Amino acid sequence: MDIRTLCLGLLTFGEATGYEIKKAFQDRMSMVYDASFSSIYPSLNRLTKEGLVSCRAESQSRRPDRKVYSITPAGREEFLKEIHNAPAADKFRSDFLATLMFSHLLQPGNVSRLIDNQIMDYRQKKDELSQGCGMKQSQSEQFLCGFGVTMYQAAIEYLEQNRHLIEAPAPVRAPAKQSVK
Amino acid sequence: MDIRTLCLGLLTFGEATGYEIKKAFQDRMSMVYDASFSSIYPSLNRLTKEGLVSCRAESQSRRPDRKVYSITPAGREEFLKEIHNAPAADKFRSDFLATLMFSHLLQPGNVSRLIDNQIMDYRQKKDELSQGCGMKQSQSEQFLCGFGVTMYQAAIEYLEQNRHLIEAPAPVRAPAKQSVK
DNA sequence: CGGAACATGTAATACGTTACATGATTAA
DNA sequence: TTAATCATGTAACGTATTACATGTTCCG
Repeated sequence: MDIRTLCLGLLTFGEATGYEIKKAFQDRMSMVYDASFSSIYPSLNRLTKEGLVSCRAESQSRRPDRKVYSITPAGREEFLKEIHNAPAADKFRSDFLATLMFSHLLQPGNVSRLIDNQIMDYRQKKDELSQGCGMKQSQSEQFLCGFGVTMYQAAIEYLEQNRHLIEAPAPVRAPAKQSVK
Repeated sequence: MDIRTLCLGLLTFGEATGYEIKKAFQDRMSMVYDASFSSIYPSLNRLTKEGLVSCRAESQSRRPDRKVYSITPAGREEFLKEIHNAPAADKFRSDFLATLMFSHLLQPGNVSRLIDNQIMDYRQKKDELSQGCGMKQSQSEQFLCGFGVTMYQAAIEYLEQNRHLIEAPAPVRAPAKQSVK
């Protein structure tokens, strides 16, 4: 789902400015998506051109016009259609895990440090998410939040329980010439 | 980590053609990264220009030259440097979860179907990964594989145990006018 | 006085994908 | 005979990011 569609979706919760949508991304979607102003503002302009949102400009003194966007019936319909499509598969990218694929090139101490840091990272993100969870109003938000917390917890436990596998590599008896295949 | 760097990394396991690197991506890295020929071939050409890999062409009859790439000392050094950098944070994108954020726009039956499908999906991916796990030779590969299996399992359990939260939304007493904020 | 929050936008750039182009060999 | 595997590449396109551009207001 692209930023444009997600902006449209966020507007189903009520009208908002680009600035507020950015905050909504951070507050409610940061677990699964994020967006910068440079993708939000053009998206909003495009949605307006397409007639999927309408825009009311409030002029402010010494500041850019505050542009308040609302979803139109056409926009609502479009978004409804979108969320009835089968969702694309989850995508997970991890430089941490990718690096561990090459742990044969690192010294044991470095592998340990890498894992330590990653655990601390996961812990912190989990805590941040947990804290936010309580403040969420809707069930969906709490559900998502809980999902994130669960995932982080599982990752932490896996790392703690299995790190020895790559920290103390079992000596290979007959080190065959390796190949990519 | 970009495809170019990952190609360089895969070549630390031994020489390979672009075609074989594509397979390596699928076999060993699919959990955390994937790449198409259209990003691999240009990467390899660029790495060659940069002197980080060398290329030996084997001419074949009625088929494009088989180009076998090897990492050079400079390439090895470059990659070493790369994996000693602090890894970028994990990225997780989920259209499924994003869709659930908008479950207030879906009928209960659709929410249930969505979750059912997602669980089946996760189960299948977990099984595929589990199967592959046994065949992996190196500890790092088994470690990564195990990580993936653990994550899928955690996701499945969370969905099964918490789906009722969004399948049967508790009736709101005084439905306040919602807002994005 | 400094930094966060408010407020919107463009330009240049990076990174990757799908579609296009071409074709032989081998196993089911 | 049909699909998979082998084998390499370019062109067009999409999508998002970082850097640039420009301020005011409010809180500590």
